[in-house]
Amino acid sequence: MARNVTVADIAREAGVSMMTVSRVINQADGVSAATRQRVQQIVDRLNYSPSAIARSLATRHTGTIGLVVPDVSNPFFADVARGAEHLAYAEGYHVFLCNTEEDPQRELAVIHSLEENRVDGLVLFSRLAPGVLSNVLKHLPAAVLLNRRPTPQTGLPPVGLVRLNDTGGGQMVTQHLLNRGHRVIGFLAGPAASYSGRARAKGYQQALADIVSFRPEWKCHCAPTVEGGLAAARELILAQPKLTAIFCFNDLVAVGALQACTELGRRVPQDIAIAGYDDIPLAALVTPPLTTCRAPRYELGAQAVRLLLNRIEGCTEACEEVVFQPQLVIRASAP
Amino acid sequence: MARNVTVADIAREAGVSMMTVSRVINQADGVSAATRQRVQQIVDRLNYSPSAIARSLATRHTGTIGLVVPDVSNPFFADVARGAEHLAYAEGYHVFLCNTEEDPQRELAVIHSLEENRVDGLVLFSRLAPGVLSNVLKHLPAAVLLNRRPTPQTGLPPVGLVRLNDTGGGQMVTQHLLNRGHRVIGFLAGPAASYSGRARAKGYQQALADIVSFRPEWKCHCAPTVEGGLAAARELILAQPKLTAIFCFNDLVAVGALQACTELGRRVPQDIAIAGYDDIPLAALVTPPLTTCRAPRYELGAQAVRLLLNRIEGCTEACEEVVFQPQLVIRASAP
DNA sequence: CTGTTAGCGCGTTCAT
DNA sequence: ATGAACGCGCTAACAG
Repeated sequence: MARNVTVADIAREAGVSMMTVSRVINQADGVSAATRQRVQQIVDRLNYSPSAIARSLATRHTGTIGLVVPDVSNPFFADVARGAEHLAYAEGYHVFLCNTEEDPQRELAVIHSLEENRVDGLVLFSRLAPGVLSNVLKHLPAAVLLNRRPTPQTGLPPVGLVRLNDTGGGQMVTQHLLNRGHRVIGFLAGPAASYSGRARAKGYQQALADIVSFRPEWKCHCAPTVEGGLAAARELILAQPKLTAIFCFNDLVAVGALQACTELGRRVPQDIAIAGYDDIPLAALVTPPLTTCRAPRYELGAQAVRLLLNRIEGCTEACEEVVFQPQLVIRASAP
Repeated sequence: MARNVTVADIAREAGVSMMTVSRVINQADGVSAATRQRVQQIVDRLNYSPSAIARSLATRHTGTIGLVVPDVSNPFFADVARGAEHLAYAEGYHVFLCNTEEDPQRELAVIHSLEENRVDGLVLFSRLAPGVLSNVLKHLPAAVLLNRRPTPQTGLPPVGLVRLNDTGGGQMVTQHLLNRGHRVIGFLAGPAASYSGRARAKGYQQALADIVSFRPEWKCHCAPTVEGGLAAARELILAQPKLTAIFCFNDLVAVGALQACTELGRRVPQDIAIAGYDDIPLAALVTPPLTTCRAPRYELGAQAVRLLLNRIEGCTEACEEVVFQPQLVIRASAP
């Protein structure tokens, strides 16, 4: 790589000090219109590109934030990322998007390299164990947790919290199924490490508790993917012949469950009703379209960044929490 | 942000020079096992996190690459990104993932900030006009273009090229439709700025040329989304009553076309056959499942990064090109 | 309005 | 095996 043009080059060429050049490229005032224009011309002519690296070293902040998600190719996270990136960009920040691939080791590694890159803050969709997580948070300059609510007793460091009311969502979906007369309702719970999964499970069990008594064998964990849902639903349906409905961790799992029903010759919704969660675009496109619970994904991401930037630019002491309400969407898979 | 621990702190604490500390954290040799261990302990105890910023400034490379795509929430790009990120991570590189939102202005802005951040190289899914693009490429340290083939006469700077044989793919799909007796075949071409779209159009027209003469009114551009496909298909179907098949830019557009058919009371495939492109997971899940052309998305991303890292670490003079072959996948939407 | 000094935290190049 | 001096490119804090 040929040596880059630097402020020194510009300064020499323009016959001014480096500081003046710096003022021009940062649009700071304290420069006469004449010199400003002269310098700017040279900047343009030499195709000067200021080094964000050097600037960061000097200013001690980078204008970048990290976004850590399990998997961008999950439409839920893709939309969250889009919302986050859009807002960050509008505010002049850059986003380092990192996938953990649902691997805690990798999540830790990713967070560490983000720290080394001196991001100004981090938005985390974390699957780390509570103890590990709160330990990680201590060393972070600023952080916002998405869809996760640390237990207060862990000695929670101050973070921003943006989440969906998943307990409410889980309850709402389950209640809908109960209202329609279902009494044996399975639950495909997603990854054990998912906080959302646990919250939805709680809502599910709370709703059940009023009407029927929950049986542990109605519930099983699965990967949050179509394949995970297919495999888990297959087993669940065969193991629980009396099952008439399945509530799924998310829409991908629900699509897997639809496939399992097709495989096993169960009609949806006549034999088994299926409900998903998130209302990703796919949910409305499969046959039958999925009853689900709408999560404002883009807003979740955008709000997380907004909170983070507040914390970066302002005080970072308090814990703030923003809770979005999910919305029941009734379609043909569980009318 | 409290002042960070630096090599100087470690050095003082350990009673060695900064250089020795540097050697330890970079696992370079020239340090006795004893001192190495002593330093390492202090590093761990003080929770030292080396500054990638400072290191980059000193070494003049950052260990990061940029990946510029139109939209991560399009499953095609999400998978490309996943492949790219996975390989990059395995090779010790970081990825800056940036969305252009199909906006050339924004693409330029994004590329510039990536340059300012001194990425070691760039993978571009570019929608820039040829002249602008080749101009941009000149200033880049290393670059790989995805699904794009610059016209040689533009005075092409040396870049890596990774692409799908889209002309072949377009031809293959169209040929399949012709083989099944279709003679009036519409084409929803995607964004006018998409190189892939133009290549697929070329394949489509080549295949047609042998059998029927192509009519411009069979073809129209559209946004590469479900909504774009819905709107465009609605118009196309109404304007061309003799149409019996539609070849779509990608699977999202094809899903939109399916919806348009439902709306207008056309049965698929009996009244109108629909074919997509890419074979995203969604393609197999809609009703009827889509006939499409499989693009190895993950591999496309991974291969682009592989090529880029070669160029970063080795010579950057030659133009290399890797072409993947798409594969026809026949499903019920166009049997 | 403009320039000077002094780092930011690290790696490179030589010495020792 | 270890260290000292210098520089990477830029800006903060002053001076003028």
